[in-house]
Amino acid sequence: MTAATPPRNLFVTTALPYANGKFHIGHMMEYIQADIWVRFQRMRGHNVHWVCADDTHGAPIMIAAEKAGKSPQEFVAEIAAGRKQYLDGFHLSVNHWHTTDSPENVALAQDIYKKLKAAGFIFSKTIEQFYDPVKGMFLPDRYIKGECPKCGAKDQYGDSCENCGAVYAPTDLKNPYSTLSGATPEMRSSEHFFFKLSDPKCVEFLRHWTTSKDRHGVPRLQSEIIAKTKDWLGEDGKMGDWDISRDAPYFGIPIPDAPGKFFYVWLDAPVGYLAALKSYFDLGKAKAGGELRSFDEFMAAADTEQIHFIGKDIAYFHVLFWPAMLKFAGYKTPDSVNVHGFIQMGGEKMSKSRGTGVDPLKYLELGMNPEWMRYYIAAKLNANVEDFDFTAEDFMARVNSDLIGKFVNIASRTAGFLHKHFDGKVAADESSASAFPHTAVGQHAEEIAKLFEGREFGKALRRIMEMADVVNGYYDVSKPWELAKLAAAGDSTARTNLHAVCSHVMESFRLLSILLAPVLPELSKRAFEFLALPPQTWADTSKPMPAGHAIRAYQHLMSRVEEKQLDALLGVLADTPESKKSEKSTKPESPKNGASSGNASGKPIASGVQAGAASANVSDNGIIGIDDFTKIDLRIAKIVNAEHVDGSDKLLRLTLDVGEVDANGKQKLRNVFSGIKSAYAPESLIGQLTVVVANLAPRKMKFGVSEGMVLAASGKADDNSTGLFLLNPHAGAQPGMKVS
RNA sequence: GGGCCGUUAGCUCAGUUGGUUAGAGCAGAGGACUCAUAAUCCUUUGGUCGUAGGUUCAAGUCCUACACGGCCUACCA
Repeated sequence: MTAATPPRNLFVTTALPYANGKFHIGHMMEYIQADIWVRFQRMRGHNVHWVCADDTHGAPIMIAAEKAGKSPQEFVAEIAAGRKQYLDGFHLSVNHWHTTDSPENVALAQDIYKKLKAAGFIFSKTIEQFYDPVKGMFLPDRYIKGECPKCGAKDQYGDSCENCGAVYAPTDLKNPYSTLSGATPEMRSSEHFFFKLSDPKCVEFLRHWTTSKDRHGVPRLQSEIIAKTKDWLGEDGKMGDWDISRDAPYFGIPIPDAPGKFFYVWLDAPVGYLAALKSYFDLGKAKAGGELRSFDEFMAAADTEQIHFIGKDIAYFHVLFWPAMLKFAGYKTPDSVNVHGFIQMGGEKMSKSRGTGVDPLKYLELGMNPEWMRYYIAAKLNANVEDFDFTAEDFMARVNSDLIGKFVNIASRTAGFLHKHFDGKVAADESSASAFPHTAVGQHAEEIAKLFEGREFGKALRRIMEMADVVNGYYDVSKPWELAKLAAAGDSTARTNLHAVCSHVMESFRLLSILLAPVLPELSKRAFEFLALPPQTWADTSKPMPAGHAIRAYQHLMSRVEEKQLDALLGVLADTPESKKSEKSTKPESPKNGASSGNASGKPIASGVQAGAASANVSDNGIIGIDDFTKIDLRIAKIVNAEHVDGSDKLLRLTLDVGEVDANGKQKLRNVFSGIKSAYAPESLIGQLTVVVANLAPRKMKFGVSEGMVLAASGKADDNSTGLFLLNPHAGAQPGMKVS
């Protein structure tokens, strides 16, 4: 508040959503978080310029557009046209929505690149990549499929096999094909441009930037993110350089003086923040809002604060690449980056492909109140990088009991008396305000402000609802309904008291409406209309309503959430476990995205399979039943080959005969890695028998897939200093025999 | 494997630099009231604070293991 404090000039952004699909609840939660913060700042008298844009470039969009029979420009334009209903629907007060496929973005991205190049941060290198001869383009790995080199499973992606878990490079695939054309890709080399993130100057800058504080003395990054950056930047030489170019055809921004080369989408995407702001200025929207400076002047001003809201999946780009790009191109670096977690459903990641989730458009179409969602999300948010659960029961309980039962009820139960007995006017005589509540509420305004400022929305709402409890309690002990009866019988003292009580309560309602306004803009707006007051700002928390002020007739301000609405919202989205493949498709060429969905970083479920199941039945004392033991398939294995693994200090590659045959009756051997190099020379093992865990989930390792585990004894776990001894069955055992 | 984060009443969560009988909201139980869209108010049930140790006069709060969940990372199978 504080009239003494000069207004801040805030340039606020939310992550640019990738323009290949509709918004989901994860987007909305980020926008709601930012919107609450932005509205709060505006209520405090600060100048806020919140911009966002569609992130339009990259291979996925180019390909999706082609599939849809459209040009990329047409494709993203259609996506863009669908944004407004979400933004308006959830009362998001973004000042300007732009696109990265814009002249501003081209100019800014190229300018940043040129300056980086001039400063010596760009170099080029020739790399080899798969090329689709039919489509005439280089293929990102995600568009290459083939047969697993280990198990022969068909239609596997180029990084790992969903069937056996093998890990390999796209070049290892048998019979690789382009998912775009079906053609067999060929290796071709091409020159790529790199941003030299490994430059000591860059690493040094980032180490400082990530750990320093903003102008208000607040760390510019949250502690969780700082810890991450320490990991990323911790060791010298750990930062890899960043490949920022792609070859034509590519839907993107051309690299200056490099025909046929385009910026990788992740380079121009964050530049889109600046492009959106520039467009906002150039269109006169900033001026209409009272900002008379030009874009360049605004960005050059020392007091301009640049604040980003993003999800945790794209922190890497925003706290490393982005500030480094800006810094060494001579641009202003961000003041802070606010990172949030994801919304989950019952502890699971929200995933449209998995059939869980709340579709925001459907929410609106069902006629559900957007402010319910705003309130619920706000109540769950804090300043940490934490995920939270969305549950229908919780949603309904919070909204109904807090908003209707507590808050709206205050106005609803009081208005009647004021109109019936006092022509809708609040008491003229403030001095009769003997006991409490509005002063109590007003005194907390600064405390609430601090919580909003620090994005501790959940705490803020908890405090506000405590106040609402106090007001309702005051109302109850004051018993205005009894005073009203006495007043009607001619008791003038009772009448005065009734007026005072109702006036205080109504004043409290006004104050609560102000405190809730960042979260509930429409409800507060209607509350102020009901109170016949102009839109209130934070400063109005320290000024009471005018004495004798007349309010309007009460009209119900908000209805309750009904169970059937939630059923309708969630019901159709039945849980379909068919998720692995589509989950995969959300794993982009790189951590692309926008407002961080919650599934953008989703891993294929297969890779984590081995962890859970077995331990489920282990009782508290560590004793297992025979059933647990028989789950483990131990077999005699013959080591038919053993060899050193190139580049490994500990591993030997064993080829085992476990008595298995394939469909054609041919002997099938297993590949198992074992960390026994320190104790055995490979040639000494060949021909030996040992015991292998045959049904252990295949494990992908750097050197390939291990399809089992040989058993060995050692002094302690992880300590081979006392020797390592491979199990060896007595003579007579045959490969494939079960050990039990 | 390493690292980081989380694990507190049925549910969602608070618990400051370790300090009196661990809190709130919702749900449950009992009562009150009737102004309000059965909303509100009072009282109340319920937790060995993930497990096991340790440090301390004192630990949800510090330390060490372990379990479970999540994320990052990886020559563990």
